Amino acid sequence: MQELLKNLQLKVNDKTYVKDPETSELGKRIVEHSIVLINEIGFEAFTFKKLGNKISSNESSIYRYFENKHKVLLYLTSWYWVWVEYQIVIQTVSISDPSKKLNKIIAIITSKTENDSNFSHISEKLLNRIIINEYSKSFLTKEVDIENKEGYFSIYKRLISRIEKAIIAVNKEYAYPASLASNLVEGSLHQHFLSEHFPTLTDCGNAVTPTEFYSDLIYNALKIK
Amino acid sequence: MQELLKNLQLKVNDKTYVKDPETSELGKRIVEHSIVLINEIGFEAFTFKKLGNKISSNESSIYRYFENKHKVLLYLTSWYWVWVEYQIVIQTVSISDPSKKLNKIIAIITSKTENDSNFSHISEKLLNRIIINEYSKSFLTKEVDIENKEGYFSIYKRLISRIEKAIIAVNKEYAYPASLASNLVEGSLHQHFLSEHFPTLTDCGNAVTPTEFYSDLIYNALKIK
Amino acid sequence: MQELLKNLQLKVNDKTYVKDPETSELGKRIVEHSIVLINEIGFEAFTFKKLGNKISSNESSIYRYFENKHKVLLYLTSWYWVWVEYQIVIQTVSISDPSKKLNKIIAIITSKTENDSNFSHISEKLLNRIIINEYSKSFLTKEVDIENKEGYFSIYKRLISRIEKAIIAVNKEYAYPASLASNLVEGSLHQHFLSEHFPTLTDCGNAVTPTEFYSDLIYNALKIK
Amino acid sequence: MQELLKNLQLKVNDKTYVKDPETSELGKRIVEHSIVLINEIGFEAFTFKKLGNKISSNESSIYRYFENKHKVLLYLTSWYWVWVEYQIVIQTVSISDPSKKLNKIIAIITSKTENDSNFSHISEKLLNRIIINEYSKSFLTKEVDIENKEGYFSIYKRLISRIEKAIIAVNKEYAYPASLASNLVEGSLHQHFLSEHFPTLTDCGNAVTPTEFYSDLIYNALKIK
DNA sequence: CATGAATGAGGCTTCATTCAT
DNA sequence: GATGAATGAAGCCTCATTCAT
Repeated sequence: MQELLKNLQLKVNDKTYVKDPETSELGKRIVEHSIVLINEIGFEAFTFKKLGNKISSNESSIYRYFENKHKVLLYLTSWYWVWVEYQIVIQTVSISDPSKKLNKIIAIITSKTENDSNFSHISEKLLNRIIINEYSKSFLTKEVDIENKEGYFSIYKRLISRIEKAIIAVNKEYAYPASLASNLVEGSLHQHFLSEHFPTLTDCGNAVTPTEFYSDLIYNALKIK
Repeated sequence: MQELLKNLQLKVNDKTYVKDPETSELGKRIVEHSIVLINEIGFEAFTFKKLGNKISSNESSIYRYFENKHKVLLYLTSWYWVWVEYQIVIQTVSISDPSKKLNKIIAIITSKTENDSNFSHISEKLLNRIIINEYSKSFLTKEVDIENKEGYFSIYKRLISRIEKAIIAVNKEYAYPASLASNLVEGSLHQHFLSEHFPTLTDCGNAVTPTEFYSDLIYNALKIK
Repeated sequence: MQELLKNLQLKVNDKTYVKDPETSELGKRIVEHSIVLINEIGFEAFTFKKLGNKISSNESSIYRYFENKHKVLLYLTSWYWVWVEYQIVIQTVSISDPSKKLNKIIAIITSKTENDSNFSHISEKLLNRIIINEYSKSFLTKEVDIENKEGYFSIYKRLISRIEKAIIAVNKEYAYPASLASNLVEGSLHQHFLSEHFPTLTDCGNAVTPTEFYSDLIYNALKIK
Repeated sequence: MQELLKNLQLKVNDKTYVKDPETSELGKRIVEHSIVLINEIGFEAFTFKKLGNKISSNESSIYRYFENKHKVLLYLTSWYWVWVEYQIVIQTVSISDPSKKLNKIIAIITSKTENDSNFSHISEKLLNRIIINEYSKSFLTKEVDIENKEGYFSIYKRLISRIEKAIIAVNKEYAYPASLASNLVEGSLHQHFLSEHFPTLTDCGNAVTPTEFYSDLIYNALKIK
């Protein structure tokens, strides 16, 4: 199966880009270095000029690929979530027990991301940091409803829906499967953030992981023993 | 007791402002209208120039009160959280049963905010919307550690700590009281956001409220019947 | 004679100020701290706001004393030059030999300034640094002719004239006494600046002093043995 | 030889500009008109907005070429000094007698600058006025040591060094060749300034020139007959 | 007299974007 | 298709100053 995935290209919502960055060297460099740069200076300070500078290219060239920096963020986050979804699919395809399956999903969602050699120019580890620090900025905007309607968040929604179904599979009586799923994903990002910047606001740290916290939380909610 | 609170002034971290906006008419107008304006156009588009325009005052006058718009957000969010803390203190002071007390706290944190006549120039309802849409932007920055060290988030941390203690009072065996508290506060904001913009990602809406979801979640986690 | 000078007040051109800063505590603090502040941050960055801050007073109070920061510089430099003139008068009054007298003048003009206990709130040493770093900015302006006509530079001109006369007294045949005098004063400031910032452009430094350089230069020019 | 110099381009320190103004029409217009504008209104009042206005271009376009107005001054002054150095090289290359050579150098440094048809868009005459009125502002700053280390004054230093060597060639016993060289260059600018604005402080004017004054001064210092 | 509050104007700079090559 | 040049608009902020107390 790993073999099948070699040189795999994840399909991101094609509205996020003007020209698919995967189709050229420059495009790949734009994606690769935008991840690095956003990590370095934060999304607010990130500009096409600085990115162009970093990849020794003119800012106008980047406009060939992305309309604006917000779309870059949408692209990167979509890429990340589709990649997470892949992890879930691959790693749970052979698990038939719903409880074990959910267990695996929780582990994937809450654990720290490591780099994945299948997608060479993208650092999933850095991308995970961007998700933690910047993801909410992609939807906490005045344009969220329009963009949602245009499908910019469809991958993320599909992911939550998949988790929701896994929850229902475990306990179809549970009243809040969607909320539990969205709370898991968003909450996990937040706990990672807290453990780095506000250690007193979380129990997650060296000894405890978000995986344990959310496993316990969800198992109790679903009343699985 | 309500009587005592009349004309009460909530003490916000004094580092957030250059000059206390509560000490002058202009200051109060700045606070009042910044809430309205941020709601209208979002924090990204919010500028001192536009605010000055709205209050028929010059942009430079606002700089007498706040260093920059980020500090305005820190001020407003601090104000909100200290106000929430007040609600908790007032409404739980006479409750001795830990379980009922936590119940009340969950209700306060998760319910929709209504305006409070005690602080006339501030619309808590609008402020709550700002918290939902913009709060995370106040700490998802590159300067978060410096600002945290300088005490800009102390009120929020005190609030989480208070909830954490209420959780421990209910079940001192529970392993993740801090994470549960922070997940409650942040998660609740997120569920409110989802119910408005991504209804498929949450069960909260017309029939179900975040209060119910989090009550169930926490009660099961703490194994209270 | 020193006794006579106690509590002496140097008369600076009264056009430089709105209200004589020597007549009040605040005025003296303004003068004292403007010297410190200009030294600290340079004249360009110096503003009444920052000065007001330093002396815990409002910027508007400073306007009672000085029209603008340029006038402060004119005041300070005038003060410095009248103080230098005093040094010359006092230290040469009893010297009858023209050559020895000129010698003394050169020494006073070119040597490093030490603090003078007679004027307690003014640090002549710091003031000397201001003269070296900022004096030329007081006349290299578009308004120089108007201000000159209004007498803002009269003290400086009187000083140069005094030196010129001392030169003539030594050698009345010398063709360029005024240029030699102005070159001495301005050049000496420049050599001090160079020795601190551009040591390769001057011989003045640890071993050689501007005094030696200009003594040699002038003595040769005047053909005094 | 003059033929060789046609269309010559003087190499200025490339740190002074972001993009070499000699490489485009706009760049040349920026240089040309900044000289005119600084002369008209003085360096303090000179802004990129006003310059943009003068050349019917936007302020932001000028930022493509220069970081800020201070860098423009550094560029212009560097250009001037490298041009002066050229004059010295060209006009003294065939003079073997050290004394005559120094004589020529003094004449070039101290005389009034005339326009040089080799560099069509730059008015050396106006530039000379800028040097007289504004040059010292380029180094009398708090950043002088950093900028010096970064090489912004290397051309000027090379010029002084060249003069210093010419002085030593005349009299290798003379103790202050660097100071004499720097005094010549800076002093000459100052005498020109005085003759225009403070005629009583200089002998230079209609009858006497700075050339005569400094020739006499230096010849006596070096004891050349 | 001293001060605090308020402000208009403008400086400096960057951004996002378009145009021409 | 990629790039370099150019730009208008706007952001952010400070200055110098006035006004009212």
